[in-house]
Amino acid sequence: MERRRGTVRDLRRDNRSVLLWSLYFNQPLSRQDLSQATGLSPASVSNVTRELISEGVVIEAGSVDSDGGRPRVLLRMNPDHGYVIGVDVGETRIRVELFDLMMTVRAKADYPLNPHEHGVEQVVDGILAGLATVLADGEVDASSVLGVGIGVPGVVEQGAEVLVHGQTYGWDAVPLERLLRAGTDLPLYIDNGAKTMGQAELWFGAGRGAQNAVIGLIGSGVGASIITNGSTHRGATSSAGEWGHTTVMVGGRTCRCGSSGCLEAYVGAEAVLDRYGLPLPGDDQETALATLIDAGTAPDASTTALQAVQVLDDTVRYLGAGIAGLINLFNPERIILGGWAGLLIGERLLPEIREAAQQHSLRQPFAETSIELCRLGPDAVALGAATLPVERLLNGTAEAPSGKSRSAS
Amino acid sequence: MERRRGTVRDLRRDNRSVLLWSLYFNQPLSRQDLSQATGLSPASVSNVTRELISEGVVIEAGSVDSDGGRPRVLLRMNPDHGYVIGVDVGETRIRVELFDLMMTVRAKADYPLNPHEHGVEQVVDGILAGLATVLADGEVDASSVLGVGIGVPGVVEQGAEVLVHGQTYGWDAVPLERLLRAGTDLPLYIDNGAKTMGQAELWFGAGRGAQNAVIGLIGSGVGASIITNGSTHRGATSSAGEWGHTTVMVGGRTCRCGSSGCLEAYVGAEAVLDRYGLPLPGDDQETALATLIDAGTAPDASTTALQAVQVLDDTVRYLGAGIAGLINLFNPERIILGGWAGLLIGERLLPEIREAAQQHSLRQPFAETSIELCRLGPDAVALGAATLPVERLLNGTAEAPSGKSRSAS
DNA sequence: ACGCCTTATTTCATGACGTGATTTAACTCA
DNA sequence: TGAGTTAAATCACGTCATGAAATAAGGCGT
Repeated sequence: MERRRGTVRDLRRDNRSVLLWSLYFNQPLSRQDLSQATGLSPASVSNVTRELISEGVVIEAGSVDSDGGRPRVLLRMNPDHGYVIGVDVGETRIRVELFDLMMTVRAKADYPLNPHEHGVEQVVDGILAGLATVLADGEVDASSVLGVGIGVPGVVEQGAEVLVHGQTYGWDAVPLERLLRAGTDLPLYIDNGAKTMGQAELWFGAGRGAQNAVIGLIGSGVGASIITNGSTHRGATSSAGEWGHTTVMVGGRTCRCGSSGCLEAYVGAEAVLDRYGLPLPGDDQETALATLIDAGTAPDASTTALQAVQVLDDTVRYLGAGIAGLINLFNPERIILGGWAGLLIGERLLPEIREAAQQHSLRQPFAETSIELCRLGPDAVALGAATLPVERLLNGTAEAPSGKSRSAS
Repeated sequence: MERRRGTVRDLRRDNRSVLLWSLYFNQPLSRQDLSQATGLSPASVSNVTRELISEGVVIEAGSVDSDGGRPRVLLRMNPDHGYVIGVDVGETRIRVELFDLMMTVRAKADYPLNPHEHGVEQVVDGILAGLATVLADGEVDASSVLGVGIGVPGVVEQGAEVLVHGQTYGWDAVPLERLLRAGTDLPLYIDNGAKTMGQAELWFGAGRGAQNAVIGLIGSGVGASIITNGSTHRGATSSAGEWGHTTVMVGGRTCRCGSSGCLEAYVGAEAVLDRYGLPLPGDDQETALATLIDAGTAPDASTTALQAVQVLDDTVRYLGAGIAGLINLFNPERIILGGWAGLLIGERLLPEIREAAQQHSLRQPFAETSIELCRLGPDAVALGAATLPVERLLNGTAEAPSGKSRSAS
């Protein structure tokens, strides 16, 4: 285990960290603002900022009048102090994005994937190619990249060696980090895509400032990112957040996970379309679901519409029950609904979902929870992944940039 | 908000705290052991222990040979440095227990309650009388009591003023702390009974050492205590852990909470007996349930037994689904089942429950979770409540013993 | 232009703290 | 009795946060 707390030097690292977090999310701030926000004395803020400025992490930018006195100097993160890369390994494509420290996109690259064949090699090659492309397009040198965050579907086991168990991918204990390591020296941070997306919403979207929240993501499958004490809950082996396989109907519909009555078997996009049964236009699930929702929420009443209404009604009821379970168990201050299917449904039926959730939850915790939609759209996985190395920087635990030997025990 | 981190003095408090936690759960330890366990240098351990010994929190007790060298001096918590009181406000009685620091019982007092009438005044009077009694019986002066932990049924809202919302009690926003304050000056710590019981199991029972665990409690109702990062998760308004009202059957049995299909409506003792329907011997639920379980697990096959088997079978299936939901969502390393009904069922049917849970959970997180029974019996609520002031002592955040004015903001 | 006022930031002296190195303590064994 | 061994305490040093005091950087009035 790494040494962490104890010495007076760690104290400095901690203080530096709270200062950086404060600045990152509330910039620009004057030293005085920082003193107030962090509880540190002005003297300490002065010392720490001097250090940060000399390192180039923070820059002075402008100033602001102060009613007759010396103007406040505003501090900002230096967006060019380093760059981060986010990778979204999705069902149909790999997306690689290069960001500066403040998460402005500098370059992008997409690599299509065959939806029915996710060879590990393909994915690894795609990611490596993407890294090279965005670095070239963004005109950024690899040495100034803080790290690469990678959001993948399935369970990510964070052990001595990072292993990916991709249920829908047919991946079993794939040592993704090791495989990528052969092609790059950049620090790698691999995590579940739902978790990285949740972190994106937490940092920049509907979750800003929340200490306890659950971000529920509905696509073809159903997942969640659970935020406790302001950070993502990972559980014993980092697989926490598998919301989709909560049983909402004992003995109910068979789920692709092999169990029955799972939430996913009712509110996952595939399940919703399947329950509807009738053919829908469009080649892909997204178009089909949108059509179904249009039919079900339009004010007319043809035969097919009635059936659509029925399916959506049930979907809302099941989803409400699922959300209520989260509210009762976690008592979050916010529930945030996302994923492409979640957004499609939520945009039309959020009031109904809220009502269904209320019917299945206890009065007190429900009253303290707001139920909202994701604000960053369905493509925030890469953004969230890219926050992983930023998080390390803010915490002062970032790795050294170039290949450094690692000692165990 | 209180100042917390920042100064070099807080560092000392933190180090002192990790040292105390280590000692509390692994005593006796030598200074050398402590140095290794906490990561602090021997010099610091020496300094901190000197302070602790001079305060009387820690004592030297015995020594141990060291292969030819100076013997190691063993350190222990001083059990008499202070006392704590735990209160269990149950359905049928109030129990008050006085413990020393190491949780040895010094005195007990019980006050019966009318199960159908839980007047606030009755409860307050009972608690106050209990405090006086145990102090007298234990021959302990009030000034040496660190605090009183009180476990109550229902949701406890930890705000500027602690409010108790007792669903089954008919309590609505009862300012229990303020009411008790009229009769005692002791520091009070009020929490939900399921949470205090969970903490008892976490500290001294089946949960020892767990970082991520869920303690599920089944009695007449169903609750849970969720442990994340080694401590109880409370959520936004401290109502987290309401496991009983998770929907396991959309549109299912009506629950006393007003919703339908709740887990509690299937596996709560009352619900199980109700589903069985036939009359059972015994005046109380406990006897009745025990009889039902006997009938359902005996190797004969009379008509009534068949029905009992069916009811238990269903119960196990629902409970398994509920547990699976916890496993999928939290990825705990341990699930601990307790409560009087939970223990009755679990003692006979734990293998079946494990199997049912496995059927409804994902392979990977299930494989990492052990499902066990509580070890402290159903009466650990008071013990757990009494740990609340101990926790403060260990964290170095205990209040001053006698009435001290409180400044806001 | 000049000094005074106001406010922001830095500097300084001080007191705490943790730590490696060095001593001292407390035994065993020959 | 003295050498050997291990545990604990002490010491000198470096780091840190902080309140107080000093300094910087403007505005304003004259």
